[in-house]
Amino acid sequence: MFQKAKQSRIFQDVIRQIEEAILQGKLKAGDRLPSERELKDIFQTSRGTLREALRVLEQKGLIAIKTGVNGGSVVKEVTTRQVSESLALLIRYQKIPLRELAEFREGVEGIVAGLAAQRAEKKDIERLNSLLEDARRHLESGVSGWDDFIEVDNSLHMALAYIAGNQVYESVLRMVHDNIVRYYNRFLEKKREIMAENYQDLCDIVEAIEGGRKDRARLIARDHVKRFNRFMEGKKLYGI
Amino acid sequence: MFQKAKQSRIFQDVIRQIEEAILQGKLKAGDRLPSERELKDIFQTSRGTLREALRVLEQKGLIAIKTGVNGGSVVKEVTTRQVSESLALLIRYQKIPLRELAEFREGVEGIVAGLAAQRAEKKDIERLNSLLEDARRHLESGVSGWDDFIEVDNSLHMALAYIAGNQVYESVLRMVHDNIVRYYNRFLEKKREIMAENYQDLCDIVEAIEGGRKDRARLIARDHVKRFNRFMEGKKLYGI
DNA sequence: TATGATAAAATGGTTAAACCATTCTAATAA
DNA sequence: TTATTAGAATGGTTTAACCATTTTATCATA
Repeated sequence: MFQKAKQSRIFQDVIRQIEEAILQGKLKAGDRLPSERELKDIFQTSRGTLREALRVLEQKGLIAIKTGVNGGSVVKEVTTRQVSESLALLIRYQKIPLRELAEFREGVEGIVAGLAAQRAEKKDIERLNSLLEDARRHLESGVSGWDDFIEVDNSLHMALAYIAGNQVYESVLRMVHDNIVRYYNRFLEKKREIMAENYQDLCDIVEAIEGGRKDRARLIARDHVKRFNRFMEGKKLYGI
Repeated sequence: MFQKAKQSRIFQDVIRQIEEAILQGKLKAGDRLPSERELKDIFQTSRGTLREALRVLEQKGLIAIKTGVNGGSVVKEVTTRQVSESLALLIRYQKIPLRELAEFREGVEGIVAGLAAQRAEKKDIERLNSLLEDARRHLESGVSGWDDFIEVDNSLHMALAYIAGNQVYESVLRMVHDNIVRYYNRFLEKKREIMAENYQDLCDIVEAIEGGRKDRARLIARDHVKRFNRFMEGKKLYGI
C-alpha cells in the first residue's frame, strides 16, 4: 500500500502518502493504521520522523491517536471541525471582523432558503413544521426556554441547508454557525419579544418555502439573520 | 516569556504557550523564535518533542521554518490561507459533486457582485474598466488569447470580492476558484464565441455595478457563472 | 462459578546523543 | 575587487532506550 518515503522532508512524503490513501478510499473512517513501530518500517524511516507526520495528520483532523494496547492511529470521519477551528483562529486574531462573518451569513442563509424553496418536498415541509412546533413550545415557556429556542432555530437553519441539497452550503453554514453562535449567546438580550419576533420570521420562511416562493424565502431569511446580527454591532471581542 | 512545559502531552503545552504568545502580541509576524536547541532548553523538553510542537504550529500556518544559518522558525502573518486549505480538503474528502461546488459559486458570486454594486467607489470602477480593457484585448487576439482571457476573468471576479469589502467572501471565493478553475480548463471548449459571450457578461456586470444596480449585478453575475458551469454538468470532482 | 487483583504485553510519549544537509558568513586567494 | 572556500549555525534524521497508559489474560479467592 505504501512505498518507501523520499523527498527533502521525509515526513511530508509520509503525510502525502497517507492522505492519498484516505482520499482514494484505501483507508476509510474507522480504519486503524499500523502501530508507529510498524509504520516506521513500512515507510523505511525513523519513529521520530514518522511521528512528525502523524502529528500533522492529527492536526488536520484526519486521524485520532490514542495510547495503550489496541491504541494507535484511527482514520477519522472528515468534518467541518478543522475548517471551523482555523476560521476561529482568524477571528480571534482579529484578522476578520465579526461584522464580516455576520454579513457573509446573511447572504448564505438567503441563498440556502431560496434553494430550499425550489427543492423542498412534502417530507421536508413536515420536518420544518415539526421544528416550528418545537420552537413554539419553547417560546411559550418564556425566557427559560431561550436556549432551547436558539437550538431549534439553529436546527431549522441546518435543515434548510440539507433541503437545499448542496453539501458545500451545508458545510459552510455549519462552519459559520460554529463560529458565530457563541457571540449571539454573549450579546443577545434574552427577551421574550426577541424570541417572538424570530419565531414569526421562522414561520414566514417556512411558509414561503411551502409556497415555493424563492425570492421571498431568500429575503426573509436574510433579514432574519440581519436581525440577529444587529445586536452585535460595534461589540468588542477581547478574550473570547 | 515561556515556562516549563507540562501536561499529559508535553508538545501540546508547548503549542499552547507559543500560540498564546502570538495571540497576546508578545510575538508578532516576522519575529524569529529561538533555535530548536535553545527552545528545548527553554521549555525543558527534548528536541523531538519540541519539533512535534513546531510541526503543528507550522501546519496551522502560524510559523514558517527554514534551514541553514539564520534559519529557524519565523512567526507568520495570519491569513485566510489555512481556512481555504482546510475547506478545500473537506470538499475533496467528502467527494462533493462538482455540480454542488459550481452551484455554490453561482450564489456567492451573485452576492459579491451585489455588494460590490453597493460599495464601489470611483477608483474601483476604474480598476474594473481597466480589467475589461485587458479582457477586450485578449478577446481580439482570438483563441490564442484564451488563457489570458480566463485569467483576467478570474481577476475581475476577485476584484469584485475585494470591492465588496468582506474578507470572508474574498477567501471563500478564492478557495472556490482554486478548486474549480482546473475543471474549467479541462472541460471548456476554447471557442471565440464563448469568449465573446463572457466578455459581454463582464461588461454588463461592470455596467450594473457602475450604476449601483445591486439586483441586476447579482443576477448577471450568477448567470455568468452558470454559463461556465453548464459545460461541466455531470462531471465528478474527485480523482483529479 | 464468579469476581477481583495482578501481571504481561502492546502502544503512544519522551529523552538523549549523534550525524547529515542546507545555507549564510567571513576569511582567503586570485 | 571578486571569486572561492572553509566554518558555523540551523533544521532534518536516525537510533536506542525508557516511561506511561491501557487492554487483556491469568490466577487466586470467595
